[in-house]
Amino acid sequence: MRKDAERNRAAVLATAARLIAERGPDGFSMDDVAAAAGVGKGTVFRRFGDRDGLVQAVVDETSESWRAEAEALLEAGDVPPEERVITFVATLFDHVIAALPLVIAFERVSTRSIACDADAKLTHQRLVALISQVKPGADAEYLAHALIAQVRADTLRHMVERCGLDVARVRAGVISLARGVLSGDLAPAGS
Amino acid sequence: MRKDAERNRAAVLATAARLIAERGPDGFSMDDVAAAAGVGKGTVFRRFGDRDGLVQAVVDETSESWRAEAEALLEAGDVPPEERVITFVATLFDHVIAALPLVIAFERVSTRSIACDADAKLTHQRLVALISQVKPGADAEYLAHALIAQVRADTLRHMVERCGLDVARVRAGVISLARGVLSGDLAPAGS
DNA sequence: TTTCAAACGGACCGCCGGTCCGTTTCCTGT
DNA sequence: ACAGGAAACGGACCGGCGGTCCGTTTGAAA
Repeated sequence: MRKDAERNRAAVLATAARLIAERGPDGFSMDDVAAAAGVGKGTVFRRFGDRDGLVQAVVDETSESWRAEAEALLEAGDVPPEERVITFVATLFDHVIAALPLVIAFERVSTRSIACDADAKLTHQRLVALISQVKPGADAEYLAHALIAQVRADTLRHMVERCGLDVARVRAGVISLARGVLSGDLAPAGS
Repeated sequence: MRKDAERNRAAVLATAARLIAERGPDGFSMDDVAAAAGVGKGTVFRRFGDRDGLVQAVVDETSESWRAEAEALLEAGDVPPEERVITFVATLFDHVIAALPLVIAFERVSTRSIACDADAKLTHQRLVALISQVKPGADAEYLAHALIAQVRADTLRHMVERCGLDVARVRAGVISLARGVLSGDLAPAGS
């Protein structure tokens, strides 16, 4: 990769991250990003394909670090299986809260596009593995979806910003619910 | 309200509903709707304000009927408190599944706009009331959010269309999880 | 029938995502 | 050191869309 290309790539990514953080999930246009990064519009599209690609790239930069953090917490010490699930979910929660506007922007593009992004799939698979170690008989695949749904960025924003729930309260609720899911019986559910 | 105005209103609503159902949550433009309804663009905007207003109006038409249905199920017979929650959630699930593209379109606009729409608030309040009758000590306000998050349209679509889970399986999961939430202890949750 | 407020409709505007292509910049081979 | 060419650049340009405006039409009340 050519030197100027790399420099521009970094500049665009940094600028996009900043604009999203400052002005919200849809408070930026591609022209904005290009101009603020001191780069031509064509350069942005050449590198990232389209708007969704840019958002995806910004997310990729941060998601790798959070994933490493989660994995470190999981490996460190001999955490019992149930606590591993809790740790994973709690870490995910913190990560989403820390980057709310970015994650909201990301959810919008990933929901819209056909391709299921690799990131979400990884998270889901990891959680499935963790859950099935605690409740071998349960529908781990569904439960993982259910827990992830709890920490969707727009859901969290809705609770916190619109309904005024405190972040700590929501966090406690999420963790409590995760515990309930893991410890409760698995009723086959009629009607 | 003038006769022609009423006729046009109905035509636009029906056309919008059809287009959303046929072409997905963002497969229509305001020009499309106006043309397909045999009406001028200005007429659509005059009546519904903007794109979001149109979607909201389409939703309002159907949400009233589902709400009535849910209320009927709740009143009919002497359903025990816990089953009332299950019934409510299950009915909501069925409603969302039945109108997936419409509800997805709606979630996008309602998430974006500042005003928390009356509809979602109503649903939430009703669920809070039902839950607090079953678990007086729990954080019913949060739990209601958590259960509603389970039946968010884009989450359901993600599970069903992208991850290939059967609708019946997801429905069973949702109900099972709701039961778990209601019957489980309310751990105060550390970490 | 007159009258006028209300509704209509489509031309028009500005913005935005995405493309195109002439120009510039960096690397490589000699 | 230099020449050549591939790769990157950048901004003019395009089509579509949400939303507005205003001259025209329509329906109902007096």
